[in-house]
Amino acid sequence: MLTTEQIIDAMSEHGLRITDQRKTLAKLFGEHPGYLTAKDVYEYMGRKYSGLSFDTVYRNLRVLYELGVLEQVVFEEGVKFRGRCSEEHHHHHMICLQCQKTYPITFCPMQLTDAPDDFQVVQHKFEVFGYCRDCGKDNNDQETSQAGGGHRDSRA
Amino acid sequence: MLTTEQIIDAMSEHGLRITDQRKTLAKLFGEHPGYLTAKDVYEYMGRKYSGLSFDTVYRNLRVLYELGVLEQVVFEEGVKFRGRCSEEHHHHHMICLQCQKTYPITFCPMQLTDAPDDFQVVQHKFEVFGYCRDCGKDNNDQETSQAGGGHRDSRA
DNA sequence: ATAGGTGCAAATTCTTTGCACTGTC
DNA sequence: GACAGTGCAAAGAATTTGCACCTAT
Repeated sequence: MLTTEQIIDAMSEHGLRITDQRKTLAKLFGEHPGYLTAKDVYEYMGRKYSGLSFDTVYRNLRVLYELGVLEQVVFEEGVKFRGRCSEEHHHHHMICLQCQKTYPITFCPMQLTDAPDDFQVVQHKFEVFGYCRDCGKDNNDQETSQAGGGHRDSRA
Repeated sequence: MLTTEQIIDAMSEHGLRITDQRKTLAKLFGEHPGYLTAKDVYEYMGRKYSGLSFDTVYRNLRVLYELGVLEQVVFEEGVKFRGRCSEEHHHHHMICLQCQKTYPITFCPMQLTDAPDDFQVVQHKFEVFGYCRDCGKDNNDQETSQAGGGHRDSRA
């Protein structure tokens, strides 16, 4: 994952100004390995900037996304962001339903999926959801998790 | 895919009343093989019921989803619905970015993904996006498609 | 100094909810 | 006839936009 400094450098290089808010944002994504919603970000940053407004958060998230610094993923519960993986090679993710941390899967199913000749593949999505070691169901069976709760199994 | 009648029967069996709107909804999903947004549904049904309100559409979509009659998929552009596949066995989909039709992929990458022992897999998602034969990019390069347009490649 | 960034307020879009009326069973 | 389903209006969430002020470069 990109470090706080790499994120700031990326902004600098693209002519963006390094404001306090952006430093904090860089720090957040540089240090937090999981996915965050705009709200999460707002709440985190709001602790430091009392007058913070939501639109600033949204604007900066979008800017960082367009810079390629952040990944944006649409979950059932909504859009979330995380720092881009620094690994260069193509990979997928296992995503913990509890803590939202992600773990890389190097295996890519596309190699093995023989798309019929008449289907032009543009993009693919392969995501595995579950509970990581730290969050293993055994530890906490309660339906407390805000994220893992209402999931429907999307298998066909 | 489920037929119009199967959808209606499913509603009946669950004690739901078969109103005109629901008949039309069943017909729509029984005959339309692709994904539809709530708005698509509203517009389709609105042609028949002038006084139709959005909340009725939402309510019925949710009811049908909870019945397991509809599948709900979150796209970059938002939530979409389609009739559930009648094929019993587990499979995945190739989804045409132009016409939104889906084609089954019998291959499931989970068999080959060795999740580390400490990750408890709950669910997975494998979706391939592209252009089907009928919509092959060659035929129409224009950026007209309302759905396929602004896609960003979500590969990591 | 000046262009880009921020906060504020308001607009948009998508979705849900409360309530009285209507139609299905 | 009862009660689920509908339309309407309004409330909420999530996100975007216009504008005047502020601040990094």
